[in-house]
Amino acid sequence: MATPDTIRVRFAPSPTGYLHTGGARTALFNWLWAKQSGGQFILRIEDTDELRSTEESTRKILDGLRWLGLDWDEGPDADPARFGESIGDCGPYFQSKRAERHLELVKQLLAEGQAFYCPATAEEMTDADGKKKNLSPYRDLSPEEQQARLAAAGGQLPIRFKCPLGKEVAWDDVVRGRVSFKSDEIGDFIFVKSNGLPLYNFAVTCDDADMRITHVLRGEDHISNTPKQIMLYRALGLTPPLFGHAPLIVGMDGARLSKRHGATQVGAYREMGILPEAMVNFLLLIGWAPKDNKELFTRQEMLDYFNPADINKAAGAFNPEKLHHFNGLYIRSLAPAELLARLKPFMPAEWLEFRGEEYAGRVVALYQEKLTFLNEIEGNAWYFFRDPQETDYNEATVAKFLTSNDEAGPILGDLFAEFSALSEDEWDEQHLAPPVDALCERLGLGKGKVMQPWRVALTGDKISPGFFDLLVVLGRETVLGRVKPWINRLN
RNA sequence: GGCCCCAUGGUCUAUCGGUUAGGACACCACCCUUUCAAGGUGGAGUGACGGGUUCGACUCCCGUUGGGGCUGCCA
Repeated sequence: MATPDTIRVRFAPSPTGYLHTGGARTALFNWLWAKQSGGQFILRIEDTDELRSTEESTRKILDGLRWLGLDWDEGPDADPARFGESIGDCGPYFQSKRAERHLELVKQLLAEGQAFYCPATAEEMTDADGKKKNLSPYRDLSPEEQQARLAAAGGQLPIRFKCPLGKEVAWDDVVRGRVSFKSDEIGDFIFVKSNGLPLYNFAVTCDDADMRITHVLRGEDHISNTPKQIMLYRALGLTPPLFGHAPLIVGMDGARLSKRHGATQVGAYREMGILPEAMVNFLLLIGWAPKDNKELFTRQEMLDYFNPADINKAAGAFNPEKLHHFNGLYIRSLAPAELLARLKPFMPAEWLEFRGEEYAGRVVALYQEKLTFLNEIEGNAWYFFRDPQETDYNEATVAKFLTSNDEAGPILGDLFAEFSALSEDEWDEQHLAPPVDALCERLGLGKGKVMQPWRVALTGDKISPGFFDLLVVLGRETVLGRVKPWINRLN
């Protein structure tokens, strides 16, 4: 068996869609397994489904993996500019480009009588009570007869694997323990289509073998493929790798994850402002947990803690709320400069030019404690970069705190006078707070009563960062300038 | 239907025969408080069912039920 430092694992997505959360987690588990032991993480694109595979999808998958920080040692060139090229000694890493090698092995199996051209029709593969037959009636056709049939079919016949009978096909699954199938149940499965192209189970087996994959960790949906692959390995005279099958990720209702459960593509989470580290941390915890139940992990800690043997057997639900919570925690843990950097893609370009990056950084800092998603910044902080227009004011809020509020006039007016008296240098909480407190006392009102009208006048609505933070960051001129019209209007 | 896998609160999970079954998300209450969040404290809520094995089962075995996967000349 392979020793830990020679581990070679792979992630082999088929480019028929974007990177799915389940695939991302599988990739993560494999990446961790390889990296924690100095092994290699290999990426192979299984694009042998001519009908459904697309370049667009491949690019998205590569992009998603890169975003999550799951870099591969061998596989397609990660540089989008060199799309289609491979890096590594066992390439190409696009399955469709390995057809020649697949055919070589097909010939080997045919020559050894371990596979056969099968002229069976659908009816011939169905028994009297309508059930599908496992064994082909043509499994013992002589090579000559096969050639004759092949010629008669115009060279278009699928190739079936001649399944060994009466055997137990079993393996010690890294996560499930012993799993066993009866070979007769599996039967003579087709592994080369009549058009000569190899099918999934055969292509994976050939490629995993050629790429010297030592450990295959994949989704539970592959359990029933495993015995076929093991039989293929044996027929080919190869030693099967170690297999492990992680549980599926399901929706909160226990059903297979679908659009109905919200976003299933990792790209969608990126767009809504989920941090990749939060996504990875969240994914790590579906189907795996350390003994001490630690939940927040740095990448290094993941490497230290992760053990594929601790992967759970039961399917895990994708709980969006927990992801959101993690994202909030990760946002809060960002250093100031990093926070701004992460937020930039979600901010209009003008914001950075408005009063410079330093200002943008001060604004953004006010939201670090409040954000759940990075993409909330634009809708929340806009009034730091633009004066609210008539339409930006929430009508109901304006009525409640300003126009229908008898105290609004004096609150705005009195404080305006006090604030105006402050110089630019005195424009800080230390100087702004006393007048507010004094007014509260004089009017016998709570701070909220006094601050809300100001907040509404300044931001258009009743929600903002802390009052003094708002005043200070907005600046004296802006604050006074925005409130003045309201004083006139209320009088 | 057949084959295979699985089963601790609503959700993610810890427990590897002896615990008041622990933590996290969500939820509820309270606190903090200038709004919204965030934060703090506390609370409610769980071993699917039935048999065994054992001095003792969430834990081991069997069955039932329930859920899932596969059952393609898709991957």
